[in-house]
Amino acid sequence: MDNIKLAGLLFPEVNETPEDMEKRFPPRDLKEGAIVSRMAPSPTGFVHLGNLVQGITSERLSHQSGGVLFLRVEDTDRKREVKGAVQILIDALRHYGINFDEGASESGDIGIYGPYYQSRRAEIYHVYAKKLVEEGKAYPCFCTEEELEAMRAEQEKEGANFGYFGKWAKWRDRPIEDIEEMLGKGVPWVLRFRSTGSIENKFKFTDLIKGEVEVTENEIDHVLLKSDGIPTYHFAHAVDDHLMRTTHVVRGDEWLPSLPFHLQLFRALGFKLPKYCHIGPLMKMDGNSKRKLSKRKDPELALTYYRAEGFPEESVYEYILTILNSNYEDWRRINPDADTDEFKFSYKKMNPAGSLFDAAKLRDVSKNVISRMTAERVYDLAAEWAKEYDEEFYSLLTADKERSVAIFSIGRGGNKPRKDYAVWSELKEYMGFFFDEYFKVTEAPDEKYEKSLISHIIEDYSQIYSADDEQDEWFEKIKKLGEKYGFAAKTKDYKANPEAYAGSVADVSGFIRLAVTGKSSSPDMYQVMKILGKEKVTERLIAYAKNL
RNA sequence: GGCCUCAUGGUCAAGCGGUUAAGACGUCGCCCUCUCACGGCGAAAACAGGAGUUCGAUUCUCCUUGGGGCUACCA
Repeated sequence: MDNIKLAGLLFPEVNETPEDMEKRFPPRDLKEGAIVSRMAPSPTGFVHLGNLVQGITSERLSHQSGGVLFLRVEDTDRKREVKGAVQILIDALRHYGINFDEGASESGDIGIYGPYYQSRRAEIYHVYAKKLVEEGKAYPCFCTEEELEAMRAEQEKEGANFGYFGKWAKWRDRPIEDIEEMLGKGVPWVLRFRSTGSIENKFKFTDLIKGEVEVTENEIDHVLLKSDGIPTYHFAHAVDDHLMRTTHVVRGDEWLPSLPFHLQLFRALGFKLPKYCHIGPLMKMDGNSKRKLSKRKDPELALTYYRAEGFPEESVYEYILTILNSNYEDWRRINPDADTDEFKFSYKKMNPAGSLFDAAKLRDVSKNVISRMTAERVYDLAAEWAKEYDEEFYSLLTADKERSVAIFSIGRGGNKPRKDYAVWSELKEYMGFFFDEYFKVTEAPDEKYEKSLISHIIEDYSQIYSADDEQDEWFEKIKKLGEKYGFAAKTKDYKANPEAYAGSVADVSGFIRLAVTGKSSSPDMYQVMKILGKEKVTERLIAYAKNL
């Protein structure tokens, strides 16, 4: 077989060489140990947790080492492409603090290693494709889809391994005349890799996360170039990550099975191998079994879900960090106010197995994250969320910023900050009573007390409440009021001797709380009433007493 | 079917040949307390099973079982 001739037949337009490519994309000038990593998503417009997990890992690894993070768009599957997807992705990741130094961007490509869209790199791939053909390492295949399906059916019937290899590889050793004939007729073809591997051979490979893995050589003649001349993921991965000088490939472990093929490709192309970090998948509980989170079945996989729920980006970021590096939580406890970037992220702390996504844990992380924020920041973020997802609440919230900030300040700061809400969408339930539009008495008072008694107490209280009281004074009044009706001023006294009292001061406060907030639980009543103001408090007390 | 991979409480996980097998979330109880939230204290809860190696295995090896993934001209 005249490989040089074949290569010329297949790629008449290619006149550059791999050497030219090496010159065009020189090695990066970076300090020792700097990691060059990338995100290489398909532009489907769907940004999910997996992207974020991979993105955070790549971002931390590269930026922490003084390296480079770039964005390469893997748009080799035209069927899946969605318009505007790249912008959606960049925006989404930016919210989570992932910024690219290089690659595809809203203002075009940044950096000298582009183009960063695979669909625009055809001529680069073809240089290497031609080289492989010249060296007898690749060949054209004219099989139709139907032929391939028939092959697969036959293999299943025979109990053979699946795939295009060995005797099944019809075009692997065809004479050049046959190929010329097909080419002359304009029959579409794909370029296949001529594998020399055997599944009899196993070898060991070290992945940075998985550790040492034993894999089997690849024996399948995988497709390198599709019939439209665009490469498959595998071929593009080898060429791009070599020419873009990637040092660390971070990706999901669903790629592990194709690793042998990738290693084979790098060797055939004469490329130096990057380091690999294969991340375990995010799973979820489905009935009694675990499974990988799926795009179609699980809305919580989409980043937009967390946005709509009102999780602060920091919360999701921190939660993922706790999954990725198990020592992150300990670090956070010791450094409650430090910037997450100060945490020393390491691939060594990453778990090789997939982990179950734990919504309860996310909530806990989020409550802590929010409790560390200032009231102003809570206000800003909550307003931002409400503006998009709850307009009515938004207008109420922003009508009096100072008042809203005061509400968010209740129980904030100090050693034991309140942790009432994990997401902005819970805010309305938590603080809705501050607004007449949402205020409603939803709970009935304890049945052991006569309604007339409660009514009297509330009425009395409406007479004595003063917004000018200090907290001590305020509480003294409630105690005194209670005592007048036979309630113990100290809950302890009541508990020690329940027969002697009508109830305790806690019950009295409970009546007031119900009247003022409509609920049996609320943040500190002294603060609440202060924010509501004397007029509103009195109005609610009187209305409550009247309607009982 | 073939190949790969993973295996400590319900979940996330420390551990890397000798430990009373951490911690966090969740659950439950008690305390604090004007309710709630916070916080404090405490409880229940785990090395999948079987062979080896070793004086000694959660830890190393193998097998079984179970989970997950891949097996496209998708990534």
